[in-house]
Amino acid sequence: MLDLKFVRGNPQKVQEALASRGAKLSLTEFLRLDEQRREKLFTVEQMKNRRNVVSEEIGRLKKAGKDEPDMIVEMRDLSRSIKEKDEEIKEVEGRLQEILLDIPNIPHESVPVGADAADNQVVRQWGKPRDFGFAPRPHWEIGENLNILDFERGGKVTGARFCFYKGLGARLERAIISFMLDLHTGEHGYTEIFPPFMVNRDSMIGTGQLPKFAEDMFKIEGTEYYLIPTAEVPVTNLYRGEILDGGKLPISHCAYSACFRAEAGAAGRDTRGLIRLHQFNKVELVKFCKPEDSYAELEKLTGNAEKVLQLLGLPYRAVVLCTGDMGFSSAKTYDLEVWLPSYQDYKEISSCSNFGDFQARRAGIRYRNDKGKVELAHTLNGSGLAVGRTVAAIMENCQEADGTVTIPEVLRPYMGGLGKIG
RNA sequence: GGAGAGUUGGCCGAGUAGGUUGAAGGCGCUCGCCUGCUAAGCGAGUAUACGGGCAAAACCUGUAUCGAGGGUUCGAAUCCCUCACUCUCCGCCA
Repeated sequence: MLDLKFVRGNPQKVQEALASRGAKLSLTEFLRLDEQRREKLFTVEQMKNRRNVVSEEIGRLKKAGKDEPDMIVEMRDLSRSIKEKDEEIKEVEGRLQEILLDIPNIPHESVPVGADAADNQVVRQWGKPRDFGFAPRPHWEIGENLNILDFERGGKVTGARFCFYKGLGARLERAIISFMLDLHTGEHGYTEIFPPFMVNRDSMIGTGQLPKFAEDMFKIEGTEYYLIPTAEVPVTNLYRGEILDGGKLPISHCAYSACFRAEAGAAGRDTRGLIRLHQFNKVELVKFCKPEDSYAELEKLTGNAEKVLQLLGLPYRAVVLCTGDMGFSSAKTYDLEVWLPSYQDYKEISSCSNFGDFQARRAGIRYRNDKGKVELAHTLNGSGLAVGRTVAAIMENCQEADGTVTIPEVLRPYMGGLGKIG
């Protein structure tokens, strides 16, 4: 959510910034409502002031044994008018809020302007796609051949875009989760969180999934709970409505969770394998920091995610998303894309974003600065990494001609010392 | 799921015959004083949001907030209703 006062003072700037990310939006309605709100608020507050003053007077008189029926009658009318006015204000505020909640974040000035993914810029490249010397197989074939992935039964037991991991496949998934959590807690200074996998509506609004993207979410029937699309939601909302101690910032959390996505707009895309499932595992990195630190923290957080890929020996590149390709809440995003031989391309495996104060304003995440003043914190998060895609990348990049998969060194302690699958 | 008790400021905790209670008192914290140091002591201050004044900060001022929402009333932390959460006992359960 943008700052109402900022939008009021800089409508032109806001409009231009949002146009750069392809969001068409007129602020005239918004500005009109804002004007109305303040006007009505001013009136009703004066009325309330009078009511308070007179009511106090009535109390005083009553104590002195005097009745003031005229005053009470006057106040009865006044209270009725206040009630009407309050309702008008509530309506205007509701509409204002609706508009405000639907406006995406303003991109940071360092973000390249562009229309879509084609305008994203590669900022770093690490490792080289391997020269196999044989025809590499896609991971879904390797997985089925080794009997460690079972998509068919996933479809039977649940439905499309669900999968069973079996045997060493399941073990590998678990090993990766443990490896990543150990790395981030042990080397990168994150505190581990194990969050609820369902959250309430306010939390979904807090991080920006609702109200705009309801169709992407799984809602639990008969409750007000949603399955989390990422641990970002529960972990960022940990401090919703709180004022944090500025001395404790930055706060860094990492969290494993299952993630649930309806993938409403993704029909026909990535239909095979582990790349796009309704349920997948992810280790998420989340930070809360002071505004002046957030862009430096974004670089660090992205580096922490990259470290995972480097230790696994997976070729990747880091891309800065252009204005037109960024997510709704983000001010700046780096995607990490891992090399996938089956795609003959780099595929997103992590997305690291600085949200500025956008989520913090929605969620009321603030801190007290050195001067004792309360300010909005900045929030960040990134995948560190998506686990299913990591499994896919390992299976494809580390496959051998005989159909086996070599396990990266760093994972072997988590695999009971095993060096390969197959 | 059944029965009961609760939800007040950073924390603890008063406040139930409705009327200067945004809220006593204590703790904590900040600043000042005092003590050779430490401990203790003394004084002052210590919520947030949104309006208005203002170019703006400081500041002044108004409104709202005692779990959330609604109701009764001239006036509600105090009365009524709905919901959420917490605790205790029972049931069930990993």
